[in-house]
Amino acid sequence: MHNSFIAKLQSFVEFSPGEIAMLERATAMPMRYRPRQDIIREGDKTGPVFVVLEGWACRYKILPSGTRQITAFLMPGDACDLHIGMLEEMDHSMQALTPARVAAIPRGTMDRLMRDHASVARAMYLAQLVDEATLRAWIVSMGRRSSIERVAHLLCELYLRAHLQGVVADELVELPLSQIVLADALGMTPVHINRVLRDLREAGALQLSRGRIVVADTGKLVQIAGFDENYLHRRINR
Amino acid sequence: MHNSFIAKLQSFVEFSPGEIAMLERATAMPMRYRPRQDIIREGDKTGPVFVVLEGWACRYKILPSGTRQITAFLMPGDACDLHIGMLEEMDHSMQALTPARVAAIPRGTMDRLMRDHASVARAMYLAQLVDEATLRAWIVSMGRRSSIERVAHLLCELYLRAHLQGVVADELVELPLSQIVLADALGMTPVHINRVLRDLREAGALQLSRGRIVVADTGKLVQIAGFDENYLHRRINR
DNA sequence: CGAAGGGTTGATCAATTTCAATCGCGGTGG
DNA sequence: CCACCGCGATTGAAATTGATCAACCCTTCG
Repeated sequence: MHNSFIAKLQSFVEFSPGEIAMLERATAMPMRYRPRQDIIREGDKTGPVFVVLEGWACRYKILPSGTRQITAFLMPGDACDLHIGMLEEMDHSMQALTPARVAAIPRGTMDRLMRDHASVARAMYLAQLVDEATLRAWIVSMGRRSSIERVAHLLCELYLRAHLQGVVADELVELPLSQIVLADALGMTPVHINRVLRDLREAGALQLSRGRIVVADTGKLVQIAGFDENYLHRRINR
Repeated sequence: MHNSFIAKLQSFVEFSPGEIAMLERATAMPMRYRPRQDIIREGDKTGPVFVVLEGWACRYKILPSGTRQITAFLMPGDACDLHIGMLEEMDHSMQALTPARVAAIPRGTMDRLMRDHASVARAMYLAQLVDEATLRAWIVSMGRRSSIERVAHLLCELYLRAHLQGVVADELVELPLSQIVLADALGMTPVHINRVLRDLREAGALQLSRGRIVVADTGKLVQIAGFDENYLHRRINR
């Protein structure tokens, strides 16, 4: 069985067969989630480190007004905060976007893995650095890009991440995003997202179907977004 | 001499006198920076961990169009990414906003400190969790809050952080923010920031002077922003 | 068949940006 | 001491972006 978590970490470091076996054991019993099902909610006690093995998920926060803001997408291989267990409770929620399998690695197991295996610790820290760079890139997008640039930039990011993590074997890159999810991620209304997507479709940059977006012309998207891929697969020291 | 970095970490954990001495030695020779002077630039080779001891600084990114987006404010005690040294080069810049003193802790020194002293490591990880929560809160603000709510929310955040870090001994809380810096942080134009600040001043929430904002009525700001302070001083496990 | 959850479209409204001037403090050099 | 300069602050008017409101459609699924 392919393990997307181990595959992702191995793009950062080399593991020994023993380490791979331990990581496999730690992610051996994932839970299944349906689309729109919460994995953990704001205010819940923190516990294990969650790792998405299959499917997509997101982090989000609900405002008093009832509107939602998505702050991150997680695809196979991605994990929630490493040290989240140091805090008493969650300050945001996580939810599945597609049918998903998510492993819950107990805090003690994760601590032990990282303490005894420097390569595991190093890989986790690198993953976290990329996650933080991604948060910063989102802030830049929301602050200084027009709506069409924002949409294009997010699609570039997700397309590239999907590629880097080997989620997509072939050329076809289908992102499982409804227009409503896109609106919640980009701080726009579904109506306006719809019109921006129409423009992008008419420009030949993508194809649309219910609940999915197919990236058709990455060059065009990159150009519209002013996308600089550097922050996602940054060169590593030593 | 008061060391704001040690003071901040001590709000998370207890240190032994020996640990305090080591941290003091590590931050003993800070560099001075003038307002608008860069501490490190996007593209520079990564090196030491920077710690702001006095004054304010920010992280920012310049877009191809020349506009700037600030992604974080650093006040005395705050540090840049712990593991940044694992990457070859910076993906964003840092710059002083006021006259500042910034210590550069060599990567090896920091690694040793954290490996040999679990309490230092724990404090640094907690600080990083709060930083990440702050990034998420910014995304929520930029995505789903109106301009006056955004401004009020940021001022609440900075006011509370200044208090938590003991930057402000007395009631007076003067934030060293020009309207241009505020605009770059919130993704708005200086013109619009100016009008929003006028409204807030007329509501009695704050006072303005060139390059500074004095918070006058926190209750009013909190109410306008819908501010939930939980993410900044979250309860810690164990 | 009915209901739910997207998606699509048009018309109108409101929030922000853009453009263009002007003001004024504070530091600098003559 | 005074004139000048640079940067930030302020104001008004016009232009633009994106939100809001209101239907309506379509597909899926029980």
